[in-house]
Amino acid sequence: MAKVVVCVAWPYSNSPIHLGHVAGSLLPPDIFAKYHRLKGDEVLMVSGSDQHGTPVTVKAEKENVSPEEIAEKYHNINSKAIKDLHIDFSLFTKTHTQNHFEVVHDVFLRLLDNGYLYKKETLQYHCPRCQRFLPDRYVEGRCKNCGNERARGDQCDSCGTTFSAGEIEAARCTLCGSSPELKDTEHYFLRLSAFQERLLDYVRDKSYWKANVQTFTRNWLEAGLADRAITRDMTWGVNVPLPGWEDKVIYVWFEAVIGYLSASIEWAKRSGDRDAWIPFWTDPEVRHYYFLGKDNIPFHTIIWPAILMGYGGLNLPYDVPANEFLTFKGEKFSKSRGVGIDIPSLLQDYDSDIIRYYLATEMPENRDAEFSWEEFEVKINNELVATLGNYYHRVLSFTHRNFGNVPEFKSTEENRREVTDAIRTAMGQVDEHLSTCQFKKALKSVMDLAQFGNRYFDSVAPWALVKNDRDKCGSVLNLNLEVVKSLAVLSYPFIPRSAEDVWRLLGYEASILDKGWGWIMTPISAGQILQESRPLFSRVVIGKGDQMFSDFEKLSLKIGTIQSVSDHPNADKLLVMDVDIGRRIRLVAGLKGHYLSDELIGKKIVVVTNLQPAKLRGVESQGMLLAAEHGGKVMLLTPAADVLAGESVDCGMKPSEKVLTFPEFQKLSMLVGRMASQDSVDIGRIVRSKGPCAAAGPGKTVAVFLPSAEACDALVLCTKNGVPITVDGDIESGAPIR
RNA sequence: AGCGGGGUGGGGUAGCCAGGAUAUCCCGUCGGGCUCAUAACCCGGAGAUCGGUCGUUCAAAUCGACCCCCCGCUACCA
Repeated sequence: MAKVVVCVAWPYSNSPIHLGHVAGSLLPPDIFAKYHRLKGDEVLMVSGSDQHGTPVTVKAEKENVSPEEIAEKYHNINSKAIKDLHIDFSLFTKTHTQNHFEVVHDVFLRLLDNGYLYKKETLQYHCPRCQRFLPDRYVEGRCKNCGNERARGDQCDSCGTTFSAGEIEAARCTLCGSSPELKDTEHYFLRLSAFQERLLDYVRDKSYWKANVQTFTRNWLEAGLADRAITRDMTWGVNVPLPGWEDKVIYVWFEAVIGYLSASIEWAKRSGDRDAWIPFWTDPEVRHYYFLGKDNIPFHTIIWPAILMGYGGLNLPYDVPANEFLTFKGEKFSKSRGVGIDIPSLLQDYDSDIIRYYLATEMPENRDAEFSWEEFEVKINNELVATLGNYYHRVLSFTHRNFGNVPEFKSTEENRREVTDAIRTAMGQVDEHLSTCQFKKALKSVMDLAQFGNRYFDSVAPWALVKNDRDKCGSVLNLNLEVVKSLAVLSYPFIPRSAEDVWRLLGYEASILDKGWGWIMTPISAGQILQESRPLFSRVVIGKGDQMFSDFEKLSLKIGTIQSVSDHPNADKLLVMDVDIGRRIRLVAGLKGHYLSDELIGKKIVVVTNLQPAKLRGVESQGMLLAAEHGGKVMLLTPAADVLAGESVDCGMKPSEKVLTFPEFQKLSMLVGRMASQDSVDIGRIVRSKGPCAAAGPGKTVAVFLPSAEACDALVLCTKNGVPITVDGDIESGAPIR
């Protein structure tokens, strides 16, 4: 019996976990841990909520509650979601505990004693209005190198220049907008440079790491390691255990990774044996696996190993099987940007096994993977329900109805071999793939066995045998039950709920874990009473917004009147204008060179009002005006008749006020069309015209919405009162609008 | 434009790092079988010169060079 340590990246405690977390860092370790438990290994699997850091305090201020309340709220929500997904940690704790503080202090002081920490004075931005020191990501300013207005405090994303504090020009606090001042402050630094050689040594024999992890780590090491500050001027976090440092805390990146150790220690205390963690962390034979997303790689392959080396005597990570990202509609799941599907609400609609199965088949093991509801529906209904669920159900219900218990096997060993060979093969494949963290392949091998089962069941046709050869029928059912039993064990790491259910239907009383991996090949006892079968999974039906132009409702378009125009202070092509859309908003648009300021004032235009505001070279644009573009010409869209500012351009539909991100907006296609007849429009090709203004009059130029590139119906844009939208000049049919 | 990830039968994918003989699986499609089972299961067919060109090699989806296209992040795209 071996010991295994499974460490899981700590989800940040300022929002609910989403599908990206589960597919990327939570589900793989759980599958891995369940597999090891089945094999009888002793697994220590720990993680928790990362509760400290500036984002928590900022969110707390916004909601006008204490940081503790935010940190606790999401810790509770996420702990429950993890439990409901049947992800079984030895301990899922949090960083705001006395135990964690003590362990962090111990590590800090030990590193200090060993000479790996040192004090250094630095300059740091301090915001007088917010009364706090500002982390680099909360400072923006002009890059002295390329002039980019939105350079961050430590780096310009535009040209890549890095700065030390004070080097960016016209700095401002991104929280309140005021100008921060520079103050002297003293911090502890981790002497990362001292570990360069030892880390290179450590990485040298890790040829079994995933390619992306190896590449990333080597690149970091080759670039040379810089010492990093490990304290911050803040109050929310783990205090520095030294006199005179009361107004500083230990930086989250240093403190949170220590959670793996502190959680192990806390687990031991709770288990009643305070020292139970020690063999897991000091016996060099015990392998430590760290599961995380690709953005977390250097912290676990460089910084955490360096801390462990500096502390001494503890095991280093054995493998770090980092995953890529799960994307949704082409974008990365991200809680800060609101892209994503959170687990607590998903669990209200779907069984945990269904979520686990889908995510296990779409795991971003080697490349980004895309989540889609259509794919979800297809995979669940055609694979999980139709292949595995149906096989379970047809075997169990047929046997239960005709025999009531496990029938005796009375046939020849040769007949048995066909089935046991298939089981043995599947077992070998699953074993090999799971032990090397290839989860998608392992699941495929499980499903192959289910398919074998269906094929076998068909080939022996028990429904025919039952009528004239009851002994033979019993024998083949016995073998089918062997396959069902094996499937229950083999699928348990992936879909534990249904596996346990099948186990009970088979008449076992103890759980699968009590029996373990060995029971795959242990024959099922004849005479064992079967429970009455019921389907193990239900089909899912995803509601589809199948109205042809439903995507148009994502857009909130309004008529606006341009009231004033000025040049953008920092851009050649951009104009800044104030526009009345019933209220007054500011737009930034690249119209310079196409329109003169004087022509624009008073003009009626069409504005997207629910677009996420964005800063364009330092000036915020609160919407976007629509214009047609072709061959270097840019023409504004405008109503065909005079319309009041603020009137909705909705074609009689109900537009959503939900904020639209720019990428989402870009997926929507609008074009210039010329009316070809009463019910058709030329957009470079002829399509049917639809909507209240479908018959705008032959020859008229109109703006149309096209639901997809190949669509043969186009929606003619018009206002609530039926005034069509046209173009402010002559432009090619089919010209794109943006 | 910079950085990153891709282009494999109608759609979605595996294989690519460690080159090898009929290129995987799911859906769809066509035909057949079965009727125990959640319109589920099983068998068979059609359909891809693996983005393009050139090269390395006895042998390239797989290695190298150049080009084209798509997506994401970033950006004087709004």
